[in-house]
Amino acid sequence: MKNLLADIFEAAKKELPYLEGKPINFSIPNREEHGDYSTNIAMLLTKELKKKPRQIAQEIIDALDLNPAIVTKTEIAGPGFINFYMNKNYLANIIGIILEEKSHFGKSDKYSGKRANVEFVSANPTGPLTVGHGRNAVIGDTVSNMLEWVGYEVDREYYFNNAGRQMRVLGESVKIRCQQLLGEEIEFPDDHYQGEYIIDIAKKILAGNSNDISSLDDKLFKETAEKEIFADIEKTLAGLNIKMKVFFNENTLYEDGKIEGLLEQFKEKALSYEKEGAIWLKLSELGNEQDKVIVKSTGEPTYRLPDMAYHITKLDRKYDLIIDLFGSDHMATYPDVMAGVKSLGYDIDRIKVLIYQFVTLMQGGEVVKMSTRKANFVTLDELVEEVGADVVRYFFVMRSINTHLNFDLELAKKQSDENPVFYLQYAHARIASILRMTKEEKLEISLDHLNLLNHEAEVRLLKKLNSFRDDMLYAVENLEPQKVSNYLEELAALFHRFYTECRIIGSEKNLAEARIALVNAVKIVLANGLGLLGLSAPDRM
RNA sequence: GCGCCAGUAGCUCAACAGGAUAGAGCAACAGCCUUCUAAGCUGUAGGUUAGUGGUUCGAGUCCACUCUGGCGUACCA
Repeated sequence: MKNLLADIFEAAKKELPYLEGKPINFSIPNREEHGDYSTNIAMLLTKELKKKPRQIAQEIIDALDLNPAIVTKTEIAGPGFINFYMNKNYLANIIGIILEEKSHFGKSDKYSGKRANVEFVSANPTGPLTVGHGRNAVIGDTVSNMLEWVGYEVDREYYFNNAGRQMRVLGESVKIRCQQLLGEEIEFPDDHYQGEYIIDIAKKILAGNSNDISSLDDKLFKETAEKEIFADIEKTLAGLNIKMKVFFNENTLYEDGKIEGLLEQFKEKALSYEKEGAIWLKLSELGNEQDKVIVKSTGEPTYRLPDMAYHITKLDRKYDLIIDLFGSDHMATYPDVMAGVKSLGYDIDRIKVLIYQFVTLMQGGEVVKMSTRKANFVTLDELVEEVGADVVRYFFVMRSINTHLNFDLELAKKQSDENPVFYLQYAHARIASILRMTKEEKLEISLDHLNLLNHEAEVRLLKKLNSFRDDMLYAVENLEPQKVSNYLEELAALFHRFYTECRIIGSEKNLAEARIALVNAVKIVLANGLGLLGLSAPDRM
């Protein structure tokens, strides 16, 4: 719809050259008496043209070639807004388009042919996913859906590290639990993984080895733990309808010599140096605050080096867009990694880093502090079991990723019938129900009398349907999943109002059949939006 | 100390990308089901947009400073 107005302005540029290259924005006014669309372009041009904004607005309107079948009226309002009033019959055309495009309505091929990599979750396999990981998982998957929506081919990728200290401690934790289960009196160290799941893994090992672990290699404990935990993680993700395409093991970067190669490149370019037995990267020369260690004096690289190598592999894999998603606790890591990658001549503009703020888990008004090691966490599985995948997914994306999210468990559990996600799904189910009833009444869907859709509630719905495509594209291009949920809440609200004010059964036949077309269109858009968020669109509730 | 994110109604959040009189839900109060799902709708009440300056024809939105909270600021990831 905005494109249409933009085209009309484009054509007017011949007559008014000063419009060339200007940002002509159309917005939907807050107040209906200000029209259906509005632009502020006249006010933006006052300085350059040294004319009164209302005078410029008049010039622009005179130059526009407006088809009355589309735009019925324009006006100059306030300090110099140009307001457009759309033909209601034209607005109703959207119904036909929606009914034809069905599940594709609102999608775009703007980015078709492009490939994206979205890396998310990326938790090391030391324990079950927690509520904290949930926000990451859901945002990552939703962002992936959104990119697919506009044409990208998306690879969902999970990066992990099964070497390192964490994993050693994990293996030891399992071994000690085994020994304890066999009756040995060994104290379980405080800094080891305390969770119940460690004992479960230990039991599995014992069961598979006839209770004799004396001959077992230490590696087995770690590897079994990793395997079990990963299976568990994948199951958790599957419970949220998330499926990773690639599990990228950090270790392959060592095996393929990527880490060595990277070190050599830094050395060749004189970007690294040795000090106190460690190798440092000259990040201060690359515009960052201070130099950082990339190889410890023990000879072990810090996370920065493999992270850089990893990003280089992603760039080498020729993705057009690479998205990293992590929590604000990793805030400090990415500028160093990006600076390192850039210093070797790579184009880091293709990499977008999304940082979401923490989830504060509340339990009856109190903050629950969580730590995987201490095992006083609430698992994502438990949460999904309590409130369902749809609610979990919706809660995690309904707010801007930049803001903290309070997740009150008590509330989420008992809230399940006053929850926004139910509000949306209820609208969908209500329409399904209406359609079942109208079928019994022998009413058919018809596009022949859409001009009868004149009720205020109907016109508002039509306008909202018309903005779906624009709003979704905006949400995707700005990577703001919460815009999708905002749109859906507004659409559902408009539908519920329509429902109370406009009856189908009992209305005159032509009007009733036009309304059936309208609610069918609303149903499709709701389902498409819910699908984009990875939620179900139930026909009954 | 420095960096990033946030601060809007009692609570959780919107505000179309600087625009016109800041809007929803929850909670509170008052209404609406013999007719398509009341998990809904209507109405009332609730605001110095944390504060102070600035830029602008116009600021919740941009800039500066202050205050409050979160996260960082490792030879952890």
